Amino acid sequence: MVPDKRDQSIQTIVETALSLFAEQGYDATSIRAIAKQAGISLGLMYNYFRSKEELLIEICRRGGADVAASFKQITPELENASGIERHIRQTVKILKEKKSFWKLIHGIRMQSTVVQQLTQEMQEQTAFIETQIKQNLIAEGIPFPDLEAKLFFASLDGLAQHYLLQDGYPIDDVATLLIMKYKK
Amino acid sequence: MVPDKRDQSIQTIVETALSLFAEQGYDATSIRAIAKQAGISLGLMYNYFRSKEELLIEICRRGGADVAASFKQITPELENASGIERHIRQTVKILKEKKSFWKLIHGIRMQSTVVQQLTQEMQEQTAFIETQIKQNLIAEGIPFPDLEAKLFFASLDGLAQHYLLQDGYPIDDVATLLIMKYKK
Amino acid sequence: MVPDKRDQSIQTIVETALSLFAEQGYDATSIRAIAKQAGISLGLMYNYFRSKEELLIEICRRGGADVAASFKQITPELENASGIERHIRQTVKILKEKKSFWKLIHGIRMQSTVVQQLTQEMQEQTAFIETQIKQNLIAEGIPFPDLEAKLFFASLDGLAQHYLLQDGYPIDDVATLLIMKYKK
Amino acid sequence: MVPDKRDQSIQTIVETALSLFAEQGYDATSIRAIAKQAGISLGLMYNYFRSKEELLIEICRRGGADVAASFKQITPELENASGIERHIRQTVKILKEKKSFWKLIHGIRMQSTVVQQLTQEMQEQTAFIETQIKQNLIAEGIPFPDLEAKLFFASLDGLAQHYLLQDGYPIDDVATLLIMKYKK
DNA sequence: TATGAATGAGCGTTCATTCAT
DNA sequence: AATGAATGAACGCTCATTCAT
Repeated sequence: MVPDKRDQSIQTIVETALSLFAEQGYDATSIRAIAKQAGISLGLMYNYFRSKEELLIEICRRGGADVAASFKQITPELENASGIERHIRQTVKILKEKKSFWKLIHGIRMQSTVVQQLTQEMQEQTAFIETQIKQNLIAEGIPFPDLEAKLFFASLDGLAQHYLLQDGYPIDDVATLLIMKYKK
Repeated sequence: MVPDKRDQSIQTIVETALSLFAEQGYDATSIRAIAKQAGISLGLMYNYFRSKEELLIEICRRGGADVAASFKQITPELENASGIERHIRQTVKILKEKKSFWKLIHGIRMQSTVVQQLTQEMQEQTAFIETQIKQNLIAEGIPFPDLEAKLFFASLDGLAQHYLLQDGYPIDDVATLLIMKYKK
Repeated sequence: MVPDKRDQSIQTIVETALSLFAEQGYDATSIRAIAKQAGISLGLMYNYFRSKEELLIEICRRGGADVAASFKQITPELENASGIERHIRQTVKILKEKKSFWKLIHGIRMQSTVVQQLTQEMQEQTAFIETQIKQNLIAEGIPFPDLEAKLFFASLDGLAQHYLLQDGYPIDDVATLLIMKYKK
Repeated sequence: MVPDKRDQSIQTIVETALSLFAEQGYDATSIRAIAKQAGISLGLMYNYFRSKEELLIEICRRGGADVAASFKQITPELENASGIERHIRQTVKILKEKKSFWKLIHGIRMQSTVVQQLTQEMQEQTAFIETQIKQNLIAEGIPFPDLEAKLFFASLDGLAQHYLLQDGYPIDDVATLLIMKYKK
């Protein structure tokens, strides 16, 4: 169960790369820069990742898993909250915890060139989240759950975007306001 | 009054570049690719734009001017609509008209590397739009106009994002739903 | 006898080019820059000179002619001076008058790439000057006139170089000292 | 104590670059040409030198060190010679040994464009040499040592220039003649 | 005569990737 | 596992030169 050297190296690389990708963008970040920052040799990178693209995919895979895990574990104080409220609060929580990851995702997703494979997975995730939202809305008895789900998702996504873009964005307050909109 | 050769060349370059930047991203699009697609020589690019960056800035300048112009001209059927409704409808209209431009903007704004000057201008525009929204909300007598403006802006922005990302996104319907939320 | 427009344009180009070549070097000066500085269009340059190289050659041809003319006309106060003294004084005078031209020559002559043709002509000029010096030395009855001519020429050339390189170089004083060395 | 691969590559690059810079001039020599001639790849150049300019600086640094070393070590047969004679003989010796280096220096120093840093250092070196010459002249009891130093330096520099420019230049003989001028 | 749009080879430089050690 | 030397395609950009007007 102890992480061996290999796993640690990979962990370091992934974290460093994520940080740099988030800050400067995927294209603008060189493998060399990642290796240097991570304190390993250039060649070693290629023992773990066959290409820059594969590194990106791995980062996204791990990020996605983290998000899924975070979503599953219910925060105690939200036990009695509605599905909608929990969804929003959890999203905000994850956003704060994994700011770099989300910066990377939001920076990449507009460019279809960057990794076809990722686009595919991201669309599936998007669809899944929308479905979940819809079910929550149905549970609340809200009409037009399909459309409402789309609007809700867009609002939450826009909120995330603005939070990532602007220092000091009052995300908790805006989130609270959004929650209120869906309270009975 | 006829556009001369120079203007036509510039127009072609700007349009081609916008299209490629939007589709593949700014970094991933080479000057060579733009020249090739536009059917002109590599060197000619530099007769009109001193650098790739300047080309981007010019594109944004033109795009911004287009948007401003579009916003000013009020669609006849919206004459009697509320400020909020008009704002949403106009945004959707512009989004549809200038899809490439918005793809470019949304693709760029997450990466602080790309052109400091632009980031600055974009933040100013953002602030201005938010102010406008707030005033519309105040006019409607909506409480917490500051926070509501932020939420509204985020929703609209997220809606734009999803429209740009997903083929066949029912933006008109979702927009209608959003409008209804702010009806008295 | 009136200079027509063509001659004037050529004159302007030659002067501008000389000035820029002298200041920044031949390679580092672009045809565009010359045209701009001279206030004419890029294309017009090629009506007068078939290439950058030909422009350089023309500059050198004119410079050479100027020098020859200057050398021929004897300054009145030097009438009674020795050949050596006259040679030195004339050289200094020309150096001062045509500083740019000499800067260009000295900047170019180390690089065999730049215009094979020029190298040829310059070597002939060099040989001719050396012969003249030798005859002057013989007239003064100085022994080893061959070697002395070489040393004298080198000294004068080095003096020129230092004058061109250093602001405020006391060329007149050093020249006087050199003259004294060859006084009986 | 064996030079490793890295040092060997650097050595090869420096030597090849020096040779080409000397022959064709700094501007006219491309990095590609150097790489090709050195039998290495283009990219490798940039593992060792961050830019063409840095390569030039390194060449000059090494050249300068060589010269300084050469000047320090006194040739046995010159032990009893005067300072002036030693200076001349040493200069000639170094000139012969490092012909390429001097060609490069003489080719560069007329062009203010090429590397500000170098110009600065070269002027300091020039001043230092002139001071040394002056002290030698004072030791010989020669009048006007300031002016004489300038003339002597110019003569020696011109001599160097002509030697570098002309094949078969009898530099030893001319040097001997120059030495005689300063013999008591 | 005069313009400047247009060309494309070439430059310095970067970078993902490979490979010998 | 680990290094970093080595590669060469590609990039943004410059430039001498040509050519339609």
